[in-house]
Amino acid sequence: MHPKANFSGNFHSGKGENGYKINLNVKRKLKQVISSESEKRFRAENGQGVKGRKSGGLTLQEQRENLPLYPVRESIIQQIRVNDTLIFLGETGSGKTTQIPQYVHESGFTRSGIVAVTQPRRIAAISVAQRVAQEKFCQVGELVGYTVRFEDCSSPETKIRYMTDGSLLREAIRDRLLTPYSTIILDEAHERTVNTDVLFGIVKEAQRIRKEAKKQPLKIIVMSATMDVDHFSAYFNKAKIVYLEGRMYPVKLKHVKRNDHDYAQTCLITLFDIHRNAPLDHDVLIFLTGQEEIDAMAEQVRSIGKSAEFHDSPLKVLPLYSQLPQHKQLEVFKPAPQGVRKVILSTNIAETSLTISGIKYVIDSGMVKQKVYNSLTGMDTLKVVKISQAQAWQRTGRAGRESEGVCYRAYTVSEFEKMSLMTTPEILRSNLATTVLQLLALGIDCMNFDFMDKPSRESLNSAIKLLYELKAIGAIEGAKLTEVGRKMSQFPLDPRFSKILLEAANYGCLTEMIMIIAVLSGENIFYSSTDKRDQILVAHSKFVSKYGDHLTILNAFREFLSAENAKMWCFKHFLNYRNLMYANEVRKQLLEICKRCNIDESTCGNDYDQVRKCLLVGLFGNIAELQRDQMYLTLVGRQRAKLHPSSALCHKPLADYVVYTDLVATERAYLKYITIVDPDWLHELPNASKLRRYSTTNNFK
DNA sequence: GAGCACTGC
Repeated sequence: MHPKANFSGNFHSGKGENGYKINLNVKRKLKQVISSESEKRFRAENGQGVKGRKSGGLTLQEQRENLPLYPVRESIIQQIRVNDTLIFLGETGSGKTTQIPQYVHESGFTRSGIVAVTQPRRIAAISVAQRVAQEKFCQVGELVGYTVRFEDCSSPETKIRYMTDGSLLREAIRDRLLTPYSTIILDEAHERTVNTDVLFGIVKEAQRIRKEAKKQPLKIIVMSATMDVDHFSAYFNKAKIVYLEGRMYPVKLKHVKRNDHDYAQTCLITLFDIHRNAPLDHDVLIFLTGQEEIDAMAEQVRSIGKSAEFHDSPLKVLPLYSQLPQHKQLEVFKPAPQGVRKVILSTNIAETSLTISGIKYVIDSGMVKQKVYNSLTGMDTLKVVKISQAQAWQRTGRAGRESEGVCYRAYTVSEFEKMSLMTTPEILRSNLATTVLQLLALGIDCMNFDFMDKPSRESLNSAIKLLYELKAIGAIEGAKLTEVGRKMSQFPLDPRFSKILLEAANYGCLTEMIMIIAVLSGENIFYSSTDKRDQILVAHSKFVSKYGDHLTILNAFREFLSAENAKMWCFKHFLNYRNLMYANEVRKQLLEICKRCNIDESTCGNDYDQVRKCLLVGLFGNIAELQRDQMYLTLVGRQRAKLHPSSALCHKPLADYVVYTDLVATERAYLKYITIVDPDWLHELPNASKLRRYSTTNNFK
């Protein structure tokens, strides 16, 4: 049970097994809440930074002193001093992310090394670093800095370094003892990203080895916002838990009385109940599951909102999901005009990544779209499932950031109680090929790795098997990295792609493969929208290759790189400029790593067969065969699937054999990013005999 | 004829 069943203002958690509670008697309200996190983040992302030293008449120092942490500062520093490992349970608004690292610094620990603070998201690492630099009256990159992919804003002076968890993990692969660091703070640990989960084991091991070797000790601090801290404590040898009070306003909870199994309908009815009764300057945030659902409901809300009943109470309806163009996302941060209610329909992007100010009401559908990987079929399934109780509290909290609020839950109390306590950690529902390779690069056998939650044997085995087939390891048992494997681990890619780059020189097409893989690493470069569908189709048809999506991507990316005015060019061709720019960053990074690995640059010009053959070097396990009923069958996982509607080859005569990049199931199974392959090539693949056995047609015998 | 939640190196 969540300890805050009554959800009043002062988050107190009760004591854990090794509990230690810092009491706060001081209760002051912030006169001015610093402009919302997300807004700051967006500004930071746009390179504007956070300006001015004052906020609402409070100096930075006054703001610091107003944080709930401040009065117990000495006591916290004392705890940091005496414990090698410490777990902070800090509720929203406690200021732990900005303050604890400063306390570590102020108590002298940075004399012997840097304090690293990891974040799951780069935008958080950057914006928090900017904030703390201000508090320290320094420029970012001096005393306080950050390190994220493509951007290292730190210097030899830097003592407090914010970084993404993935960034620190990369560094650990080069230096498993994390020598430059005196303290590692793993923030937002409750999110349990794959990277944080791996880091748990790495820092624990580094601490042990450094202690045994009588080297500079490593201090570990885990910061979490949810209640499973006992799990963390147990993992870190019964580390002490310190509870930090947050600053939240009371949120009233309302559950539905009966379950009618149509959460969307319930949300809609609730919204208009609120709309009838609440003052118009109270904004509403509704949590739904995906783009399609959100767009559909937005339409409904708009149309009901236009009815006579609501003539005098206008609504501003704003969808919010990650695929939405940036400028439309920014709309949600603008205050609605006087006398207009803002209604935001969001995916769980508003749960953690973005914070919207002024939300008075939250309507929680209780559902989320979640990805689960099946290692037997090699398929990702994207399914709408019930949220966890922890997620429910996170959503509820979004109503109480600046004033008292109300959370309407489209599920009953007993349904809530049936929800799992915590969200399943990502590592238990992901493809582990990359993780296992990273561990091997650290000299760790994944079967014996000290996971906080150990993935299934099947999941680990299938990752090991893939690495063996890619020749990254020499044997299945007692897996050891080969030279190829060591090189593969250098790349920030799925091992199948790393392998392709390592072999591309043999096919004379490194330039082309890097471009294709760079685009696949990012988000979709082709803009899509239903209203200009035909126009877009024509614009994109220019790039379409008869061989499929990989070469279509290549055509588009090549032209992008040679365009005079890239931004205009993208606009004209309905391509996503931001995603192409990102792909170009990745391309440059991959080129750099290839150089380090002594892979010679080469280009095949328009000899596209070389590219198509080279794809198979990594994706030989992803062959699908056309069946009589015009469905594809994946040969290794034996999964029936269709081409994804976004494919360049949709609505064209289907080829007998294709190589696919992803197999994803939503309502049905789809092959994404495919290229036609010549059946003759299949005989030369490392798993040819297996493929032949699985084939059900006579095209490949 | 029908679509991908969210991150990150």
